Amino acid sequence: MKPKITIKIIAKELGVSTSTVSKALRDSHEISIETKERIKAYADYYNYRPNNLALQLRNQKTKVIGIILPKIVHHFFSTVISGIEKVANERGYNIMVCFSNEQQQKEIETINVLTNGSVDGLIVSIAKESLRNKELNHFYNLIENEVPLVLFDRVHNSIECDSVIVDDIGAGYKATKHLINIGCKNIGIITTPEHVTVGLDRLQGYERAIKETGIKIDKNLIINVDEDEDIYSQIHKLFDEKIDAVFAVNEIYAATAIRIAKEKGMKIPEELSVVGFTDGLISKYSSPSITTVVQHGFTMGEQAADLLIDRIENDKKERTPQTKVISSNLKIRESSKS
Amino acid sequence: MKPKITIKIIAKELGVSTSTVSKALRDSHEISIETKERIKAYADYYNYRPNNLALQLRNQKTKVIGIILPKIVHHFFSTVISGIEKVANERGYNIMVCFSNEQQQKEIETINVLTNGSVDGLIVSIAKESLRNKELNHFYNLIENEVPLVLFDRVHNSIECDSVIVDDIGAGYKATKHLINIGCKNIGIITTPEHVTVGLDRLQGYERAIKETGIKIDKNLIINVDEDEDIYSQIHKLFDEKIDAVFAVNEIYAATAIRIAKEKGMKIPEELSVVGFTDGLISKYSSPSITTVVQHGFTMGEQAADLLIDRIENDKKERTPQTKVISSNLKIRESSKS
DNA sequence: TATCAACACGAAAACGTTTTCGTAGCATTT
DNA sequence: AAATGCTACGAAAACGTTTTCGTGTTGATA
Repeated sequence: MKPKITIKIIAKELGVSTSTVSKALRDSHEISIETKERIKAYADYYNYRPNNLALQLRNQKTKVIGIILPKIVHHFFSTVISGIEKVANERGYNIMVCFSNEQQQKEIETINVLTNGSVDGLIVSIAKESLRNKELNHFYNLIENEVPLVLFDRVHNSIECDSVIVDDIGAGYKATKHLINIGCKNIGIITTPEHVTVGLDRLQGYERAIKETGIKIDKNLIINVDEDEDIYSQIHKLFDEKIDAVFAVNEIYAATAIRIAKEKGMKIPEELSVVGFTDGLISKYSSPSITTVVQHGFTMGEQAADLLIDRIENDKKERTPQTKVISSNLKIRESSKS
Repeated sequence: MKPKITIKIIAKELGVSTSTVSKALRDSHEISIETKERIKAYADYYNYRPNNLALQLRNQKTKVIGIILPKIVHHFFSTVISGIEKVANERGYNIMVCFSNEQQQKEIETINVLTNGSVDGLIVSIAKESLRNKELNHFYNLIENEVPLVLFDRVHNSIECDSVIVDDIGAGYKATKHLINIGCKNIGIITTPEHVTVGLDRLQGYERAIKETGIKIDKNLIINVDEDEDIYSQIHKLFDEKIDAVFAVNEIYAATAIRIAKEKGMKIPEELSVVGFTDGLISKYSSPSITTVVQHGFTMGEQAADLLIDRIENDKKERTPQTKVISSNLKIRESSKS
């Protein structure tokens, strides 16, 4: 990399002080018109641009927000990034993206690196391992040190910070209600293990909707998928039961259920209705296309970024932590009869 | 954000100089054992971590690599990021991700911001608009200023830098050849407009494979999809022709073709074989699952990161620009009979 | 006793900015 | 003629590090 031109160099070349150059470039009234012209012309000619690092050190702010995600190859997370980036950009910030790969250790290290001056604040979705272990000290430390922090989607209420979440209970309720409304009686649910709160919440919504109909919850219709094992065979078990509908808490489970149903010769949606979660490409382009709870990842990203930047820029007045609940809605497609 | 503890503070509190503290923490032999112990204990207790910005300014390097992509909500690009991040991380770098949104102006601005000290080098996939306008001065400037740069996927040979590309011609050939081998005679191709080089290359591979069989290219079997128009109806026209196979240059075109075939009552793969491109979730989870050219985005990311970091760290010895061609391979699934 | 080396530490510069304060020179007012 | 004000600029500190060079003290050696 070629050395870039600096204020110092300009100052030396033009026989003035760095203060004069700095002021001239910022169009200070303290500097005479002629001197300003001379300096600006020189700076322009050599395409001077102030060095970010120096500014950041001087101003004690980086105008960068750090994002830590469990993974990125995932429609929802990349959508959220997109939303964050949009707002960040509009408000003059850049983003630095890191991944925990669902591992607690990497989450801790990443937080450490980023908070040593590289960023002004963090937006995080917590790694599964941290949630499972309930080892959240690294987050408590952030709060302790008053690092601006926004959690989204995977949150924990023991961490006192702004957060953006989906109304997962409501979403589970809506999805199940839709199935009930179109006449389904035996609705299976494919969800996550219990320590993943989003899965748990969606299950709660499901149970509420079922109970409202007066039917008792049938434990056999609830599948908790362990992602370390084979997904296909776990979901397959659900088809041993008599079911006419499936609510899956993500796209992949929904697609897998559809595959199994087809293999069993069940017609969709005539014999089996399916509702998924996350409006990704699978739901849209598979055939039949899948009715799905749309999660508004982009909006979540936008809101998270706004919360964070507000927090960063209003360091003075302590605002109590705020939680934004993004309500989701159902996009009805071919996989659930209407 | 609480003020963090600095070397200065430690020095003042312990009544020594900053040099002593710095040396002690780096375990210099110049400092007596007792003093070192004392300083380390203090630093440890207050959880001292050196400030990144200061280090970056001092060392004149950031250990950050900038990534500029046309968009992120796209399986291929997020996979590439993942690969870059892996290598970057292993080699002690962080990544700063920005998007051009396919717009030349934003590409230029982003490059400007990032190269003013924020990053040690750039990995870029060029925005469509820049390619279409052939306005690449911002890249020539980077080369001029010897900014370490690696282009991937969307490249241009007038820019003299390292690059990582897919062997699109070979991939198109392989895909078509596979269809020929399983007995297909009338193979349609759904590709992009001609200014998108990847689509053009894949078409070339297709044509080569067809010509090898002695069959003449039938222009009616070539669909150039204009993304500004309705994709479905454009692809639908292909089905007016007599076809027994389709090669689509991306997942979405492939899924759309399958949908149309199903609507027309064609059995897959018995009456129509389909091959897609990009091994994303759609191909894997739709039913039938789609035979596809896997693009190895992760590998591309890894290679790009390695090239860039090599370039950054060997600033001395000028290496001539290198191009890595990542060969793709076919993953055969249900949509093409075997 | 004078010389020298080793030890243990500090001062200062450097990275590139911005900003506060000081001041020399000149013009205006009383 | 003295006091005041303005213009136009420079010096220096600050942000947090690292590193080079210098130096005072001690102990050993000649």
